[in-house]
Amino acid sequence: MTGHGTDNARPDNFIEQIIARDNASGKFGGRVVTRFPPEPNGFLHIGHAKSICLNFGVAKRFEGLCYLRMDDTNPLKETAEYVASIQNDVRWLGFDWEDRETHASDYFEQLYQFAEELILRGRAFVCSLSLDEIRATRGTLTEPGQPSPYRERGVEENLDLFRRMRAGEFEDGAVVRGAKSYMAAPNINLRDPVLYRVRRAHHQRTGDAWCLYPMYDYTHCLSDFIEGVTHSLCTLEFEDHRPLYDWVLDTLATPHHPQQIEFSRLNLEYTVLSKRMLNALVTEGHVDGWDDPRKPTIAGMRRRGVRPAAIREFCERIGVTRSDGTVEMSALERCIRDDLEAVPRGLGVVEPLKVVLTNYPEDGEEWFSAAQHPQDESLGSRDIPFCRELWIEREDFMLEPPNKKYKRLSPGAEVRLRYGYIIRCDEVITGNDGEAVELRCSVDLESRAGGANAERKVKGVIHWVSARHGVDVELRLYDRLFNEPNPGGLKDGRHFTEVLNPDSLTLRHGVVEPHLATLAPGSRVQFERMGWFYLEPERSTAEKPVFNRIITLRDTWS
RNA sequence: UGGGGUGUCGCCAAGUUGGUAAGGCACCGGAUUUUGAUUCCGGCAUUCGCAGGUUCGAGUCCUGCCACCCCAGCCA
Repeated sequence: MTGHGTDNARPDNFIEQIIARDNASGKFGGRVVTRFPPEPNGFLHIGHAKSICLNFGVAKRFEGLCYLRMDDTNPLKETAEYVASIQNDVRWLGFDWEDRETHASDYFEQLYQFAEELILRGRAFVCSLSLDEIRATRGTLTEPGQPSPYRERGVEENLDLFRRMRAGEFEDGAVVRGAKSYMAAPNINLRDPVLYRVRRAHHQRTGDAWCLYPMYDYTHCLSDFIEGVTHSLCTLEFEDHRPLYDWVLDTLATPHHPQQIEFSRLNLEYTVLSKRMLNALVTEGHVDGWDDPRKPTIAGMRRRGVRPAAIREFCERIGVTRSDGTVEMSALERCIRDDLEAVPRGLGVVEPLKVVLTNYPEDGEEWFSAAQHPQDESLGSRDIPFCRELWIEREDFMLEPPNKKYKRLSPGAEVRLRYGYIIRCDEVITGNDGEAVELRCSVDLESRAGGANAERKVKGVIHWVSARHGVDVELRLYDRLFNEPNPGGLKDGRHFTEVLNPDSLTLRHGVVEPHLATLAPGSRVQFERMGWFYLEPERSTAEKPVFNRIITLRDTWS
């Protein structure tokens, strides 16, 4: 342990250990500067959350700084809307970058100057090969590449051509620049990589000021240097790029050289975590948008009703390592439930089945007081109306119970109505299909709290809502988006959209106790025995509340 | 078959001068419970990808295998 922070239960991850060591040796003068560098070409997802928590978390833990930097070097894919969504999501997750909001495009001029410097040092050249020619001469994994015929152009000519590229004298993509490193390098990234390309595209921030844009490998290391980043944390696929990262900074002899450290990206079962696939789900109409509650995007989870603390805790629990792995969905679900446990309770029926209490007066009505939370008295209580006709959950009744462990309602059986009386099913009225359409039950009027039979034990307790007072609501029941654990990596040739779960969203007309209809949009409640629900602000109206099922209760009923 | 990585319980993950396998998730008991929830107790790797070797002693050192992931965008 490094002794930082208050949570000493969790051991340091390997990155924190490296930083602690660097601080001890004075490598960066004890400073710690990180950055979360998303490309604004899509919405952030839970995989990004891992990186956000890591970067901001590490900075906070070591009393350093963390930048939020838009890696906006490809104007063809990036938009201001994505920039806004990213900022919104990072903020919602609970992180504050204060005035450290930057954009790689802020550095375009500096980057350009550094490029001229590279040319002056004879380490970069303007290459007039076409895209296909460059590809053809790059070599393969096992064969070395062939040097470009333009590789030995003189410094003056390169400088002249580069300046004319900036001035707009060359066509799109027609001219590129490579770095003069090693065409025979076994690491393909080192074979004279392209650093700049002419791209006559409107940039969401710099507009039409530029017609040539720097590439990631060239931009990222220098942006890190400019911001004084000490530990540049990225995912494993960039490991092969680290030599290039170092090459640029070494060649330019920058006075500060950030250290790139790679960690493995998050993989989650039963979902996809790649912007390409997430984007395809939207454009192909499989979901309602980037913020569809079924998506693993930050916006989707927020809309579903998940709270940021659950996501942060999840990121904390899964750890940070260099080994590839896929986290089970149950780990995320556990965090979501843990976080929601403190939320108030309520009674809501998802699939109503009518119950008539034959021995209860036609015009009778009572109001039962019920605690808002069984373990937290500070939340107070609310009153629940009761009358002769009720709605109970359809799945809480079975004509023929499977075994003796069944504790719900069935012909002749008794159950307790949560917060209320014990009832017995005397008669079942079935429809043409044999399904129960109504239950005729009798109430034990002495079985409520305070009554003579209050202590009488029955096997089960079920939830219910007064038919006379209940409020109709729209319920959106969400389930996993895919039926396969690894939809993005199917080995049998199927496309990930072929294994979408057709039941990932189920619409239901439910009924809830009146108190729940008075809740403010954005409220969360646990419908007892059914799960946690979120009164979705975007969809709810005064006339029709819309609840999203965030997640079901844990179900250990075998 | 070039280069770079990774392999510790079903999943995630500690293990850092070699000293006799943390924790979380899941699962299985059992207690409390007017939510089959929560909470609470208890169980859950003679073994660390495999095979050798060094050593009094190896997940940790050495050698050789094997498996999986990433890389041939003018994407990031």
